[in-house]
Amino acid sequence: MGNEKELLNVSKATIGRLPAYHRYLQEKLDAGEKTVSSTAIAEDLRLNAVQVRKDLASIAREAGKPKLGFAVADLIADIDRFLGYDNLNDAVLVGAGGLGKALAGYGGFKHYGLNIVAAFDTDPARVGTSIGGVKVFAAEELARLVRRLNVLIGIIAVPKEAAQSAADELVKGGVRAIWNFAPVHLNVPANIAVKNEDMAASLAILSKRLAEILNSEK
Amino acid sequence: MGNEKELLNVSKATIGRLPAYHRYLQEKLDAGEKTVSSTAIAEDLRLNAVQVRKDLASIAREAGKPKLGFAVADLIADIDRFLGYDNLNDAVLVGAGGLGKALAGYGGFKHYGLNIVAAFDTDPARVGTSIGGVKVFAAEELARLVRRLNVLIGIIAVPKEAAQSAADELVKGGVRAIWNFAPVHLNVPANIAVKNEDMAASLAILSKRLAEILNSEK
DNA sequence: TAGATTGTTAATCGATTAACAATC
DNA sequence: TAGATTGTTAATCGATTAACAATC
Repeated sequence: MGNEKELLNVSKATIGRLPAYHRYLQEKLDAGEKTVSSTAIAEDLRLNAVQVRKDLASIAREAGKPKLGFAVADLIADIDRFLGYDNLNDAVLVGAGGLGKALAGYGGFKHYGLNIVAAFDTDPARVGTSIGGVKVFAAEELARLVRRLNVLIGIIAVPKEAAQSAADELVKGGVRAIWNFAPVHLNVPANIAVKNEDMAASLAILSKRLAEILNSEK
Repeated sequence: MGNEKELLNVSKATIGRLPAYHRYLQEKLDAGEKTVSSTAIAEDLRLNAVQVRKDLASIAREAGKPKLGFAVADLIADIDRFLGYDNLNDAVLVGAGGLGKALAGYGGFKHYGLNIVAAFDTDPARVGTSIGGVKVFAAEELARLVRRLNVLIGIIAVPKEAAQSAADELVKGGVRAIWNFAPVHLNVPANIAVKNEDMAASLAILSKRLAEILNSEK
């Protein structure tokens, strides 16, 4: 019965761009700007203006105004709401080595709705310590603790040899989404979401673009 | 005049999948398997078999053999060659904090053709130290040293406030490709390749998939 | 031979971009 | 009013998938 717009049918490509819009809009807000046009966003972010309008239309409650553009603060609130930045999801971190420390230490995740509540490691020397304010527990406790805390998201930051068993433990504990930083393909049940942070893939794409650029200059 | 197949027209999507094939094939090779079928790869990696065949066809020198499949070792060599894994590209790392340390410490980049030759930081306490075998230099030396070493790739792992100036210095030094781990949009000249490692975008996509899964179970 | 597996052509799908009328 | 900017419809582009004949 509300005037809530349905927020389905937002394409995956659009979802991937929303965080960039969010950062951009926050900058504009900080700079004191009240409205911003899709053409300006497109130019600054090197996107197509129609694409920006479509992306924003798919999540904005208020339409943009001809001549004025979009209300910055409203858009930020809309993206917050759509991406769930305004309510925290608990997550656990598996692996308290270099990458794990960097992830736990990066305070920014809270702004993105992610709250790391515990870390796990097999190394006894790390168990009991704290990284970025997160306590490190023994790997054996993983499944039990995850279940007790009712955590649905697991972050894997262990060496590749240990990644599959980390995934298995997370699944055993009841996690439903895995953010995988290890360079291996994980085998998990079909009803578990996996997002691979494939650095090698990123690097491959960057290298090819570099090669193209150098080549075009001959 | 050679029988070299042209390796152009390999789609971006395909390039992004090649590292995953590479890892998969390496596993199979280690397990002593000589050939592998596209159907097996597709099943294990949760891809479509036709897609796998097209991807492999675009970079393989030898076609697959009906009934047998593809020669594992040959495919690995083909991907090595195509992605440049067999010759190292030098890169510099800007930022020797948590993330920078994790990146420098991750030895795996060499396998992906990336050789980090120097790191830079503004913090005097970090200058002169070594992270992951890479020496940390003062930020003021960045442009000069990058130019002298003729480095074409820069990795940005600094806090977001410092990312734009890091990019400016890299460009000044002659870098032509930037791998950006800071959550900000960088403004660089058009002839510079930028690849943003947008964690927030990954997280957004994972969160939405999680929401879908939970929703589908109602 | 029979059947597993290939490569290719055509159909489908999803995302991007172009064109343009509507409007503040 | 004139013009900047919007939202929408149609065209294009690129990637994925289905269908199927070729082949070892």
